[in-house]
Amino acid sequence: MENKTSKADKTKQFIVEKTAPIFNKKGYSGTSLSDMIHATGLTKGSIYGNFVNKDDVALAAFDFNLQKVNTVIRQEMLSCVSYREKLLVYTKVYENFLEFPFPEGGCPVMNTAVEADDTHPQLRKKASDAIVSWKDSLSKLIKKGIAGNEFRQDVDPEQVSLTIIATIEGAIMITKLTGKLSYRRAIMKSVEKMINDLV
Amino acid sequence: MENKTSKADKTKQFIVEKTAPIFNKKGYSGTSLSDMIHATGLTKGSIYGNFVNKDDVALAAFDFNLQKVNTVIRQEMLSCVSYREKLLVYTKVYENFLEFPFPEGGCPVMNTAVEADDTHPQLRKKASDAIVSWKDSLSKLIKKGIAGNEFRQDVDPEQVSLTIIATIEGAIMITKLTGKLSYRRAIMKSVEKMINDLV
DNA sequence: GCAAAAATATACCGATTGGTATTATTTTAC
DNA sequence: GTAAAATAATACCAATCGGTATATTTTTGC
Repeated sequence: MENKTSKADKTKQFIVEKTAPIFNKKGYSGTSLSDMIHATGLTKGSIYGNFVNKDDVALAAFDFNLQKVNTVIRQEMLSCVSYREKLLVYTKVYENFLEFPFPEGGCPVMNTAVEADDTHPQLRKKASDAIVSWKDSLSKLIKKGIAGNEFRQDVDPEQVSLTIIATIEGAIMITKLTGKLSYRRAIMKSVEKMINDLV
Repeated sequence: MENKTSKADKTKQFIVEKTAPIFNKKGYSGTSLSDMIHATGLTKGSIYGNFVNKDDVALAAFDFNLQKVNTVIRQEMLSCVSYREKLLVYTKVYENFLEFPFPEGGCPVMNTAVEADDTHPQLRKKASDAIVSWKDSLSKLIKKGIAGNEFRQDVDPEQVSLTIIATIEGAIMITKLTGKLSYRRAIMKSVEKMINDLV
């Protein structure tokens, strides 16, 4: 009874699924309404019957892409016992994201961040919240690792979390740009070393 | 005689100077011809008399923004004696870029990379070349530092260079996105530690 | 200072943009 | 099964997009 998946709800979901990869690749201003029509096979009237405007779809698409990443991360962490292993999940997922159900076009947070920081407050807010949430999540893991004597007592959880995220995001950018997988390998090795040095 | 700065050359330069910050903030597809007209105070005819199309201006604008960054870096390195100090110039400049003549809108390489990697081969090529060039430049410094016994013999110049660049670019992204200067501070501290650990 | 040439401005172009009002078609509730 | 309500498709809109052809102004060489 609670489960009222109406036709419109399904269409809405369908539109998001189909347009999310486009927004992630071409960006907000690079994605046109006709792109969305082409990707969904629907018409303008149908799309605008389910969303108030392009912004509305873009924001939903970001949520969809972000959730896809977070689901993979969460899933992979389940099988980890030590906090060191849990931290390494980030590097593992981002290094081999092709093997996971990862959003087409790379990391949605970075893609959105770079386009929206100067232009789109709503999207920027979403990306910003995602980064802070990642940072807090990593930070919490590190704190637990310290409390459980797995990590050194002098480790700064906030600093390490932010550095890991920054380095991984930088690695993605460089690798997608240059196409050099060896670059990613090299950078990820550094991140792994950073994490291993916490013990 | 060689110095033939014709009127057109100056106008061309003028157009690039005025539009470069816009391209760096709003991106290629986010910047419209009318944006360019507004920024320069010129007319469409004048712009298209000096450039063949929007692409042409965008590519020149990227070169301009990149040169601005490289000039600052080169300038700051002049006063450094040790290779450790030279490496720290990158962190110094990127951490306090507001105090330098830095392109409006942040790092042009990252901005261009993220937008163009899936959409604009020419811009992508330029950004990619810039990254490789930075990597080579850092690598060379590290190699000299190793040869001169300033850095440890077991340091991997390529890996360290790439990691420094990735982390700094990540830091810029995170800081621009969240507005938290303390985040940048924390990450840059990690980069500095990385560099100091080379000795 | 005066033509010729170069550079800039004006006027125009078709295509596409995001968006809306209206019509036609499905779903849904009974 | 049928009528009402919800959803989707069609047709239309002004505004803007990137770009061009032409007219006007400015610079240049002599």
